[in-house]
Amino acid sequence: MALMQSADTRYSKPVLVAVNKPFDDEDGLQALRSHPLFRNLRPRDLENLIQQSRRLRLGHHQLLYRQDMPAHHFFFVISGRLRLYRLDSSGIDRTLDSIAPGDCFAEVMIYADPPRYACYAEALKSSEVLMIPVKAYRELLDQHPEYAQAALSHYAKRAVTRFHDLEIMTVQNARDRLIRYLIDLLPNGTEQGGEVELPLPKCLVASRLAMQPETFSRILADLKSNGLVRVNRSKLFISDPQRLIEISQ
Amino acid sequence: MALMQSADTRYSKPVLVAVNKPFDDEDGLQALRSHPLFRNLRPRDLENLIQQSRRLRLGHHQLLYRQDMPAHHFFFVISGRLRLYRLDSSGIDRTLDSIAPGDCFAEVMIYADPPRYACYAEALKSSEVLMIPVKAYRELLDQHPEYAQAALSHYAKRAVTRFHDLEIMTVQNARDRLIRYLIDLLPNGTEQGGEVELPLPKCLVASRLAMQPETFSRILADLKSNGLVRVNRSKLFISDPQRLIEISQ
DNA sequence: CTGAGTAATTGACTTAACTCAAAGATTAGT
DNA sequence: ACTAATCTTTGAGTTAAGTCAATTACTCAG
Repeated sequence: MALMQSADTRYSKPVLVAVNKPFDDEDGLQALRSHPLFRNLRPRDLENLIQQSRRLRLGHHQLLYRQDMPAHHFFFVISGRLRLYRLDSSGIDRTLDSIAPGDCFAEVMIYADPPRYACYAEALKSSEVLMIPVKAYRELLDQHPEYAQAALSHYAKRAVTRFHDLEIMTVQNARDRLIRYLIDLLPNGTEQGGEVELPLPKCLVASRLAMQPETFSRILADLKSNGLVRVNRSKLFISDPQRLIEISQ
Repeated sequence: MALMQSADTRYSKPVLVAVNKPFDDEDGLQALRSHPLFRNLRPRDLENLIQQSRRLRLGHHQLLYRQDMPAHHFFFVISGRLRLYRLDSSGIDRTLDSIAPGDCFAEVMIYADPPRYACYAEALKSSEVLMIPVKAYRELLDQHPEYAQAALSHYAKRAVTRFHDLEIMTVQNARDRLIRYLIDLLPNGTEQGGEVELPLPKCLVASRLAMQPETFSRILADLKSNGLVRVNRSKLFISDPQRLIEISQ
């Protein structure tokens, strides 16, 4: 399994010391300004925080941090896409989350004690992230306690999401897990249909849902043959979510 | 399946309107005072918060709140034990967490938007909880922003735990999921052995781990016959966690 | 202490999902 | 555009886990 070696063999560059280019442009920082963790900051404070941060470019499959590494930074995705995963003792790679541009990750490290990354993070394609010192954000919160509310409600939202993810995983059969996962990806809720883009390659969605890639492929083929989804590469079109839900019983 | 009817048939009492007795004794509030969310509060503030709270007694299997109900309170467990679960469209009951005395739950509702419970909560045996108005705690944080740090680090811890729970569920086979679950219950880490008490009846641990009770029972019997665990009711003795971990590959 | 009701175990059987293998399709990098 | 690598699909055979059913063991209220 190719994934097994990913963390240790495939990446020669030292982790977290990727080249940073001077911080002269504003691309991608518009999204930062509207992120819940940052949008309430006074411009001065935000600028100061950005000054203390570094922009990192990550290549395809490049590792950003390792599980259990001391965590001095959290991250904001400017472009590309990343994935969070863990490796167990037998080297099996288990995908836990994928992160899109405009999202933060490892932000929980701001208040984690001890601050150690709970998983590996790697770029799924060439990506840019803003690497924000945990200390800097924390000092900002200490100086301006009124900023805490944004952080609290962000953390609350994160906790609810994780809880929901956990719920999907207590679904006992692979087909229903996949259906639940797809329904959750639907942008406009379960009433209308819509197009869904898988945030990960299919083999990693399979890993995320605790099934084999072959099983994933077969289930999708089956849903397709029943007219429940229309598949185009990593884009799925779901015309009737309600019917999908009924199927998953 | 008896569980299927639990939320709708078995409980006749209206939810969240259980009798509250006058708040004259201090039993169980010692634990409250040392909980991360409360231990930093000035005595006056804590007293005030408690004044606005109610103590609820819950009977065996009594429902405390329902999934999707507007959430005006969060809870601290004084005695007994509760369980959080969800019901899906087909009525299947899926256990997501169990809560012991000294723990808080639904505290994420303080900053959730909209504040709606993400699951059902019921007492597993007769229990007492403190029902704290979300509004009261929130006002406290607004008045004393310095309290926010405790809340943030509590939320961070919660998020890490949920992430870890999710990780267990991405383990693909039932045996390894159970082993991982047991290891995590071990109080003294994975080096030394120890006794573990299942926080839920076995059939609910099975539900939490996305397997059938029969499967749970068979796996445990197998571990037992291999001398890996010693079972006594809901207490398990694990002499050599290291060996258990090796087995789970 | 006792009995009703629930929970746990065990057996026999069935099915869903995994494994291995090989062929196609897609993607990334030159 | 081309090639190499990786991902995806499909098939065939095997195994893990689910289902159904029956028995035994607990638990708790009276």
